[in-house]
Amino acid sequence: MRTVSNVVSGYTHVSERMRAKVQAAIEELDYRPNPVARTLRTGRTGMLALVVPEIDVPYFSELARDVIEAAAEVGYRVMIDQTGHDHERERQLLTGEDRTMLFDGLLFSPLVTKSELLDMHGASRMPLILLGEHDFDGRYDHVAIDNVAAARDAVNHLITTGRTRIAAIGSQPLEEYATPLQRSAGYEAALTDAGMAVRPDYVTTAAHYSRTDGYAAARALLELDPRPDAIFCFSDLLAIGAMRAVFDAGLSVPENVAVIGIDDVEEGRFARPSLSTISLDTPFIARESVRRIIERIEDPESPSTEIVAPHKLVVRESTGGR
Amino acid sequence: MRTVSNVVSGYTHVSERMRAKVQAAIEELDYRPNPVARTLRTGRTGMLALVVPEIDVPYFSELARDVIEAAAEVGYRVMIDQTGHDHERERQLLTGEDRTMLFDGLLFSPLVTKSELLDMHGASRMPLILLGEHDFDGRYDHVAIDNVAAARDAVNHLITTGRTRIAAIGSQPLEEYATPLQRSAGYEAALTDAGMAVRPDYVTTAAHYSRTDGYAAARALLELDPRPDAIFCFSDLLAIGAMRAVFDAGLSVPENVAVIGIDDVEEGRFARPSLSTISLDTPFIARESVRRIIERIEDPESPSTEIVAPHKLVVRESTGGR
DNA sequence: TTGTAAGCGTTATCAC
DNA sequence: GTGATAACGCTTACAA
Repeated sequence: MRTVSNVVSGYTHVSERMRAKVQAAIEELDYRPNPVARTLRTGRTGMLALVVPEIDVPYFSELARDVIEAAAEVGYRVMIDQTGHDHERERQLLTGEDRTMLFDGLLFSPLVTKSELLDMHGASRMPLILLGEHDFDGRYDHVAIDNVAAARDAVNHLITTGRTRIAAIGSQPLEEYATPLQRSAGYEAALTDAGMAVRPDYVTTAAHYSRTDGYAAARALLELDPRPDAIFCFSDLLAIGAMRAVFDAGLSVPENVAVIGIDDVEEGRFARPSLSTISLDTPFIARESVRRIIERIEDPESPSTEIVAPHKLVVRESTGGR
Repeated sequence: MRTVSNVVSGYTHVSERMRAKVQAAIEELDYRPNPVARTLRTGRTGMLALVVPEIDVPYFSELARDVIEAAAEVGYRVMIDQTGHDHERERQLLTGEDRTMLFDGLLFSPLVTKSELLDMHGASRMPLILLGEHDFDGRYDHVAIDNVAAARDAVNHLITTGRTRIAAIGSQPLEEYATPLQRSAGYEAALTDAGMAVRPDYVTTAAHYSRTDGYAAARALLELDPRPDAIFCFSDLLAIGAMRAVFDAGLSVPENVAVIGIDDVEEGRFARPSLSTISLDTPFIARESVRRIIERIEDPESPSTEIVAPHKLVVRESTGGR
């Protein structure tokens, strides 16, 4: 009945008497609208999906917090999926092959993205925003970070504070992913600009941007001769692991080795020593990506845009900034 | 058409010729089944909701990771919502009042639960599992932790290692929540059993179980006379903050003050010093709660059960276990 | 202002 | 084995 729907939706002109009558019936029958039926009819689920590699990586959980908040403000809820490092899972999501895609749009934040993966999205009409990458080819909306500049800023800081043997942790074993490539490029550019040589043995790989990988990579770096006097890590988590490795090797941060990361997760602020880092504006990323995906949901034909989130150097104890 | 549905679902007896024909048509038209329509018909969304106070608290993000994994193994996806400290949001979820409840069951992991809140669930038929609480009254399924025993084990460890002035951080300003009450009880029981007095000024509150709250509470504790020689924190995050406060006060962990937490998040393993803690078996909690909610979805009338997840003491550097 | 009926895209029932 | 047809529970033209 038309009127019932109106009452439920709190909509237009309904007589007081009728409204009361309907309300009574609702109470009486303990009626609850079925959201699925409503969705089928309206075509909107009111849900967004946020896809990250690992939700327990602080950068992603902090991003998720901000995305959930930003989405709530405009009446959306967020479904979170983690792909692990499973490309098959990413593929299913991108192609829309999954049988439970009950959401209106997809915020895709791959730690690692092969561009082939994106080609798969083609057929699917699901609105898609890419987060964190900076490889804008005009096909998809991006909310990006200037990874090259971020890495360069980090390394420049190390150079400015007098470090001369600067190593890096985080290049990817497989050379096909955008973020690590860009951060590597920024690292090399900073060294080159300062007239310093890029030593291949100073550049180590890390498959998972985890504390454990940072620890292992740093241990290896500390064996080198000459020993690095600074380590630029592609993520804060790597840096946390690297700092622990320095201590376990009987050395000190920042006296013997300076350490800097990227992300600015809260953990780094409480670490000992506190971690210098490149702060990425996650609230900005969250807010803009939610705003953008809703625009796209409402107008699927709107042209792709790229939004670059700001970043800034945060100097703390781990680079000697006491 | 019956046959098409069969083909799509990979179901029963369909002739090869027909199957091929349908497949061709699917390709041709780039047909994609609509998950919402399917859901309306079958009554199953294939989604679970995990509700936590704050997804960026490592304990919850690690739990979320495990829940997503456990759910994926049985063909479910997970929607995550964070309630912040917003009781209104919790109420909407519990009463089923929200307009976007596109999931089959609810895993509710409140940091703080008022029992009144649960009464609200009554009318809703949504399958519900409570996580982390241990206040089993037979109305709802629980996957719980023995909070009293966990707290007691932590404090006993401090006593065993010779600490005599043991403070606590984490009791709740409002005295209505189960977890902090139980942990407080365990703390007091351990002291009393050891013939030690419970000093009210050694018991400090923390509203949010965050690093910041731990830091602030510890700073206050360190001003006391006599100064505590150990701090039992109701969560690892509080402990991380507390350790930092000890250092900033010019003191040392564990020499001057031992610190122990509860949760066993990865951050504690890499902290300096590494954090002693009570390890909660999150994979167990995740697995059992997913198993249980699916049971309940399939048989709404099945009687409520309580599952208690194991915990164990993990001794690391922060309590002098070098 | 209120009632009727169509239709969203599936799956399930039931003849053939 | 295969093809109509109803039904899931809602929203929304359209008619009254």
